[in-house]
Amino acid sequence: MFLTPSFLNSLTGKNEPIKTLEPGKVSMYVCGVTVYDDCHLGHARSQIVFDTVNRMLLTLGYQVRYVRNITDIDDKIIKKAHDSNRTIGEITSTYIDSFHSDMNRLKILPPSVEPRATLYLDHMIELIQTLIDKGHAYIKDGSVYFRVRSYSAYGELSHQQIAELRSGARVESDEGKEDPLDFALWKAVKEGEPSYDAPFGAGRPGWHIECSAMSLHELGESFDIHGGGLDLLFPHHENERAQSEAATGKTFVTTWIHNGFVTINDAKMAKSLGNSFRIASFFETSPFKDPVTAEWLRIFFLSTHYRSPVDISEESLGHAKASLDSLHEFQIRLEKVAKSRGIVPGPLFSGPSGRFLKALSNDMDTAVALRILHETKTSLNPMLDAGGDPSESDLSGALRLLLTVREIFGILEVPSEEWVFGKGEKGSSNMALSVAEAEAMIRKREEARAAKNFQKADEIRDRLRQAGYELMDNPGGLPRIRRI
RNA sequence: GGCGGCGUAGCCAAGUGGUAAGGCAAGGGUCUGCAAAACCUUUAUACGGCAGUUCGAACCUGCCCGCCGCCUCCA
Repeated sequence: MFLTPSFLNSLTGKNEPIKTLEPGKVSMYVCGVTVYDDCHLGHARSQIVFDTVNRMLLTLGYQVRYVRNITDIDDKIIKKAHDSNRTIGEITSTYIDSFHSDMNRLKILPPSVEPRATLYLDHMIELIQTLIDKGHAYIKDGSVYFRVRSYSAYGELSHQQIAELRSGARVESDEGKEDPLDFALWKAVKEGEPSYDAPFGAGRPGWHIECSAMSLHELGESFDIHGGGLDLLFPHHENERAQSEAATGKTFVTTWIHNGFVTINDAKMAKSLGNSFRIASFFETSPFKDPVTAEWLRIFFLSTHYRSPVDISEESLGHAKASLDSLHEFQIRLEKVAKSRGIVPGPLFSGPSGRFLKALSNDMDTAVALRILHETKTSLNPMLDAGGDPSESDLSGALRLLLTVREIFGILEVPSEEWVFGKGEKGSSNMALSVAEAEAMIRKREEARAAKNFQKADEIRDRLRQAGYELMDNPGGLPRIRRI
């Protein structure tokens, strides 16, 4: 590989080239979901961001071991089961299916492994026992708590001072912890709740410990990258790091990466605010006249740097769509010319593809990467017009760029002819006219045009436009129809 | 109160000390019977404000203003 990517490491606050434990290999753990509800657009962004990291590393030539967990034991799951009179198993299997369906819709590449918390209870118990043995945890009324002050680096990751956290911490007198900051590794069994046997008493795992158990087991005591949403930085990742390093005595993770939030019309998206969009419903009942697609959502999220907040609005999504449409139009033009001249894609690491990868290697600067795509489009489009004469290296460079973009961004994969002219991923539901009907009308319009009856021709075109089809006159034959 | 982030054209958004990318929208033009698409062209003496460092700052430092997030479950 010719490029070493760098990332803004939350731990150090600096943009650093990744230092992998093994040359050419990357081990990465990303927090997946707790399966108590359908995923919303915040999950979509996070998964698209880390899918893009994964895809970039693969394209750069790294061998990636990508672990994305599923947390299937948790207070919220128990509550949901109780409230809806279903078993925990029913709840978790429902939402695991829903999660997978969403990931497929978003064209997220599957991780190398997808561990489920309930299958790692032995590892959690073992880890907790180690922490007790080493004096980093204590038992209180059947629960086990992590002793935060026994781990001197606590607060380092989220850049919090223990003293400040302590003053801000809510006093939870009823829990009887030594320190308000101490957090539960194991919660003592309660009536009507699931529990598991452990040497320190029956109960169930606290939040955080499952991720340590799964990551340490799947990736080893130290690994390269740990990612997730910014909201996980504290306390989840801080606690995860503390308990892992306290147990192993080794550096847990080298590079921590966190993505920013999704807001809707400038308000934080939260279930409590009633403004969270489920991924599934966003796809199914699009707020637009066009169905939402994976490519559309991906380019939308990738238009903003992964750490910046991104606001979803009809306008911002519309911009992304227009940008993607123009890229598909370019792809049609480029591939036509390249095919007729027998041009093949150029090398990965030079030309626009090389510049694209270089931009991504700098803390995943997807906005600059997208600029390179558009600049390539803008510089080549004039030459792709009839009479133009683009050079072979321009064409092969652009072809390679498109391949690289498809691989890493997961856009421009739907054949552009289908994208632009109304089939494929865009679907043809809720259209007033079928494609066949529209084509019949186009032929009538052509007859009218041939007879110089432009009034009638324009009338037909207006009717088609109202039905959602736009005509693009084609010098060589029948006009083509484009979904608008 | 503590910690962190952000503030760049009508909107979105890059920029990590060397003289403001890109997208969307808008105006003008080429092409077209007219459109659409494509192409050409126009649109920030300017980067929240005030100081400072520097030959030089949107980028560094300080202060101020405004917005947001985290500190409690959360991608």
